[in-house]
Amino acid sequence: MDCSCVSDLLFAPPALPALWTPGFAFPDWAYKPESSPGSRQIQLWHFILELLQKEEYQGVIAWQGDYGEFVIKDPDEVARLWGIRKCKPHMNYDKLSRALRYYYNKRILHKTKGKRFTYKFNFSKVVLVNYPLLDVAAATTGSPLLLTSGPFGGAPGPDAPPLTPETLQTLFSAPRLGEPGARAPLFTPETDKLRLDSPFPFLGSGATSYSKPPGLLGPFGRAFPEHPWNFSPYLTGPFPKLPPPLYPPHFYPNPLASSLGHLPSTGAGGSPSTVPLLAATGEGLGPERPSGLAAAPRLALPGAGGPEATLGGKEDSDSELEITDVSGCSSDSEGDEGLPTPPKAKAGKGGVGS
DNA sequence: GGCGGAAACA
DNA sequence: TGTTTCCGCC
Repeated sequence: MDCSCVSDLLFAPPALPALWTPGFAFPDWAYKPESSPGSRQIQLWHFILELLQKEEYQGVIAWQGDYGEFVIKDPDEVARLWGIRKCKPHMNYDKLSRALRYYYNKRILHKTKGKRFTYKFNFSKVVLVNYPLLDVAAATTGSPLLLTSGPFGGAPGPDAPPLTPETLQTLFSAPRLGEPGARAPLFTPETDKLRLDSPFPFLGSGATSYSKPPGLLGPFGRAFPEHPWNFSPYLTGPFPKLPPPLYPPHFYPNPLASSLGHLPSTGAGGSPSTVPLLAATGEGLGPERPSGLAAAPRLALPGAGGPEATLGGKEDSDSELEITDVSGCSSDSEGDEGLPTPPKAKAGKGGVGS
């Protein structure tokens, strides 16, 4: 019954911070690949982001169009990868899409009508899920930034004050994470729950497209000021938390993996010198990353010069991510027939299948 | 293709 | 809780 996927094993909250970027201590939640504290496995949207971030999957799924909008170029492949990831050999796009549809209500995602296989992330939601502390911090500091309104407090505030890099910087710089005592409350189910059920004050209901400041729409490889966490769907920049946690270092032979360093310190052994979450990313850092983090842009956007215009080459394709087969699944559950998994995820397969 | 209900599962 | 699976409907 138990599926011991390779990934599952690898995802196990590493009891070895040592595995990670030396010098940085992450709070336990930072190691959790999943978004919600309650869940144990990687979540689909998390996985999607993961794929979107990997250049080798540009041909399968990629950012496109509006901010946060992505297109599943190869539904079957994405489903296959997801199936592998979850040890669900029979996974298919129909099922996967059902799971995606469940995100509509959660407002993590919504469908881009009229465009096949196109969905759109509500990043504010994603961020809240990943950074519950943001809200807590806001509440603590009295900052009105996040969740100033909502089902629990009033009408959704589409016009809520924008999250500014400064405010975020402040929040992240708060000594909370470095204080063991102060950390606990930040991750209580209650706290997170609240976050999850809240609206997206600074991005609106998510029912419509996010407004993009004119001028930001140009080159995709630019930072979006209004998204201080510096996660631009058009950038390869690491989502503060997502990238690394998803796959352990050996899954990410990519330098980026270690660039996750900008996560707060738990103080666990490390100096509470708490590396502010955005310390290294805070300001408009585009493709450029913190010094010392040599990493080539990894995510090119179709339209930004073509998906394949990505990086000069994918020599180091961190494809070690190797989402290729479920052989690692103990498969009693559904692992009937092993997957005819190709040796490797096809990188940039031709065009948009459909 | 896309949607959402319903039941089942871990 | 977060899917997974199945299914009828549009």
